[in-house]
Amino acid sequence: MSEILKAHINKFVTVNDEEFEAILSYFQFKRISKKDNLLEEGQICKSNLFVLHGVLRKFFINDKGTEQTTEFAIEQWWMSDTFSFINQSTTEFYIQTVENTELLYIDKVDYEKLLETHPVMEKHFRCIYQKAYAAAQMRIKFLYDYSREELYYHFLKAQPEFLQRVPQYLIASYLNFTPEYLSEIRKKGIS
Amino acid sequence: MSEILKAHINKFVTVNDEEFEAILSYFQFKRISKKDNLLEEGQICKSNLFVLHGVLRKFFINDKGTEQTTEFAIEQWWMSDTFSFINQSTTEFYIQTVENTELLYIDKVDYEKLLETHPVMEKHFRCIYQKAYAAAQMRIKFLYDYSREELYYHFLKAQPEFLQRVPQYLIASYLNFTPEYLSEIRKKGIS
DNA sequence: CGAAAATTTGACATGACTCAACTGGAGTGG
DNA sequence: CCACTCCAGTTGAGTCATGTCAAATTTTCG
Repeated sequence: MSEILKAHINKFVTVNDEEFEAILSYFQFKRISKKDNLLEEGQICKSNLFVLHGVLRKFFINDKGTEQTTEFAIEQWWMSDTFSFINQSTTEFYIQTVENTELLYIDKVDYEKLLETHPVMEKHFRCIYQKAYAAAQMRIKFLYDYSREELYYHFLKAQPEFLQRVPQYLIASYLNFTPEYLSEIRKKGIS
Repeated sequence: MSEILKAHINKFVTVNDEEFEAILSYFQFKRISKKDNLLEEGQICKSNLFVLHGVLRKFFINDKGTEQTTEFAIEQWWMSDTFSFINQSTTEFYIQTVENTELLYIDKVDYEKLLETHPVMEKHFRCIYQKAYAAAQMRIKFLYDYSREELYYHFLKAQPEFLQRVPQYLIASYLNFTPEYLSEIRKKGIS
């Protein structure tokens, strides 16, 4: 179970079993069923989530009342509203399970304690955030560069694993277009 | 001059004069005039730039041959193609000066040496990238949530300092619309 | 099996782009 | 200091990608 976190951490830094146990003690475990909210608009994002099994999505509700998905997370991904988490300010996002999900999470205070007591985690999170930021920059580029249709094909190619696990209307939401338009694109594609 | 970097670093961590001198020794100084390129498509982003005075922008050229600005940097901001920098892969971006600019920069190898020899910098960059990632997440949200017109007004409110320093057509490019359309919005706004 | 949820279809609407032409101001050179 | 050029910004007409809305169809799942 927690082996997943251990493997994840050892991608960027080296921690032995003993130190890992100490690190792990800052985390808590949770099992939640499909479509449950882990975070809701107006709350403070108290914890940083690490997915062991399952799928999460982050979304907000726009002025038309539509849910806009901005992010998915599967195994070995971190999920939080980073802005709300680091500033402990209220969030505009929801975080919800797409499937039954098992995760580890760490609260803000424990996160800070962890970083103090285990400097190796400074490096770990520096690497994680550096990589996440690089990915976000690329994503912003795609949003500038691609039409909706191109975004769809790029998504298919880059993240095929989601297609099996996430319903179409959530993919449409993630790609920032209507289910109707996605439907149209798919029809065109098949021919 | 380098006081600017010192002040910046001391926002997140504490380094005394002596340690700062050691840290500074990993950086190099450069002065470049308006409209010069610091990075071009196809190159590898060898260094991470820190602006002392001036303005930088990052852009790519789309298939229609238009420059698409994705990022500005002013005093005390870092600029690089993070993806290209961390993987030392070829970039699709240009980094160009908008004004005459003075900056400090650190090459990838020196960046890694710096992190090894000065663990305090792990924390510094963890904080920097964490914040940058949070900002990128918010920016992605705005790109999902706002119409072009709303993006413009949001930009006006959030980054008024750019209006004075950056020509309109670059702002249009940054907001991902045509100069003509920006013109239309401004006309509407004045009435 | 039936109800609710997801997906598709089609008619119509619109935000934003394209292209071409015009205006005005900032340099530059004679 | 004028004339000329060049580039940024504006205007307007026409167009297209994508959205809206309503209804039909298919799938999911209790």
